[in-house]
Amino acid sequence: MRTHLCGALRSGDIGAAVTVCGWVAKRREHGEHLAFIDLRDHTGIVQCVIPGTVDVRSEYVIAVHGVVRARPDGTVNPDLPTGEVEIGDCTVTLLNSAEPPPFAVDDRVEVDEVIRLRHRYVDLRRPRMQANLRIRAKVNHALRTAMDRQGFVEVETPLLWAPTPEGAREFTVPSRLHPGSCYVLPQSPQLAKQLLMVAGVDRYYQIARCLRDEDLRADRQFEFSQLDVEASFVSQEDVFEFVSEAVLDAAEAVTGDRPGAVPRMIWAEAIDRYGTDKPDIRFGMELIDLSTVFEGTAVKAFGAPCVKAIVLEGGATLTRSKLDGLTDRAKGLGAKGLAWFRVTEPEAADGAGATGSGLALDSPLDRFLSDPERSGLLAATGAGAGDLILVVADEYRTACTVLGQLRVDVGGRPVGEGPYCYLWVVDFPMFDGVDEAGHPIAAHHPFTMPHPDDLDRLESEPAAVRSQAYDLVLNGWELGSGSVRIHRADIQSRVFAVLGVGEEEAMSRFGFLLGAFRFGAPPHAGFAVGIDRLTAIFAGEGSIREVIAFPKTQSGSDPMTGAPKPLATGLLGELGLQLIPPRD
RNA sequence: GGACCUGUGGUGCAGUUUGGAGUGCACGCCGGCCUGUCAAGCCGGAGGUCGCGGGUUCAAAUCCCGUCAGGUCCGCCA
Repeated sequence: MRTHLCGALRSGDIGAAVTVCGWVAKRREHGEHLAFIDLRDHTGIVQCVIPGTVDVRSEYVIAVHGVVRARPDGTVNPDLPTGEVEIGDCTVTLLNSAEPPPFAVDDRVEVDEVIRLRHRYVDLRRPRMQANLRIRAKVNHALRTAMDRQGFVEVETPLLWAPTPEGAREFTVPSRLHPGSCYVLPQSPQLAKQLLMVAGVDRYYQIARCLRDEDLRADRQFEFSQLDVEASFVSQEDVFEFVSEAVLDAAEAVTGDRPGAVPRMIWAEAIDRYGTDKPDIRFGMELIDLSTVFEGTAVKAFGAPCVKAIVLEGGATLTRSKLDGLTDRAKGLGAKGLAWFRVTEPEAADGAGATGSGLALDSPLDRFLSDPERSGLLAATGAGAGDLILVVADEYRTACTVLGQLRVDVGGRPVGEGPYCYLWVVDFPMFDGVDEAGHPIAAHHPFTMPHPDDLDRLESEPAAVRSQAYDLVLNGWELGSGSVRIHRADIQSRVFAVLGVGEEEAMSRFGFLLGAFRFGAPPHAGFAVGIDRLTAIFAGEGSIREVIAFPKTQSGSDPMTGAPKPLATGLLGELGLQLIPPRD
């Protein structure tokens, strides 16, 4: 039907008789003797010249036949990749007419997202969305190729799985053949891939769809895709190698540049320096410890186990209302408050306290500080005139995480801004917090192998036990996580015991897995990479919805299909279900 | 479960603080003109439940209460 793609025509094609197909992006008529049509397909736009009139409207689907020629002097369009040429003496074949689109198929207008989603097929015609879909395809292809090259076998695992109550809420699928019983959709193929290791697959991967019935966010949808990986007879080091290879390949496939080797940071250091387990190491603004500066301070607000700060260069210009907003944010994140200090030249700040360093502090708290505290604060932070110091005093963990979040809020780089800084975060704690019964809660999942050096402290000092769990981080986004798994029944029993999971409960929840492990489970380890997030970062998009063809809104609905919808009562009966009217 | 922000012709906005006739801008749409435009230009025209409901008021897009939808975030996401 066509001989060329619209966006591919160049001066090298001059003289060629071509037929191109696509949608009318723009029509410009100049009377009865001349008209222009900008024709768009997924590759771009080319100008077609019609020697007469033409009866087409925006988004009509047409085929255009003509001869490629150089544009006349002075009419070259440098904004268009095809701008040096045009298709001349065109004849137009109408393939389909179209109603005016609900919004312009144009990257230059920001259209309300609900309207975009309601007419997603129109939205996806926009060059930006076409590019995003194709970036995603490139990422998938690069990941598949890398895993295949490294000897991994792609195996598909079931979507209809058994309920294994764990962390995330699962989507439930009622069974017609077994009324009253249900399948669930897997929150990840975690158990299936471990079974494949027992099955001797040795190296498994899959681009797996995962489903979690949890609240949505810019970086979270009900359904998302993972590069899911598991390998036998491997260490954590081997996993890093496999996965690094794949994600570096993906970066190279999309950007043309291959980032350097992926550095590592131990979890405790990430918390201490960046206040998060997913540090964005594209920029500094690291957390500064002020605990010694304010040891024994008379300032009530700083009487806490930990006092930490970040410095925003040039931040002294932030308005009072902006600072109040940051204080609210800090409180919302769990801090008792937020102290701020504008660093100024002494004459600039009326009544500001002297520091002996040629600088002054402008802050409601300044008058409560002693001189040594003022100079200590400036010396420790290294702040200069015009900078802003933000201080949180609290329990260690709270002070770190609150400042870690403020660091990103106030100093964060745009999502697409290079370079691509991958980071392995290692030595996660085995447990994080305790449940109502006082049992530690697994930080990763209960099949995670404890760190060998900490194994003897599992029962005596669980909070101090590190695990062989690790995360991959890219520019402040958690891309995925994995671990070395427990393959020995004795260690698994000890972990379950610490978690407060009894023998009986373990068998009822994971019996099929534990059963399988009795038949020769190899040591194994694995990982999963979030493909939606990886693609969003490469595409420079702050929301994964922009790299998903048909995403849901934050409340989990689809403006195009109307899902979710009430089920016909007949169908309910067939499934042995009955609706309970909502309370109130 | 909670906090904040948004909702005005098809699209994007202004108008809301300080109540006074659906007033305005840009794009799009419809008709006409136009032989080198390219986000074409010129002339004319159509198009509105100011998200929805209630309240205050002589009078509500504007103030108050509620509600719905969307977004960002907290909780949640082993």
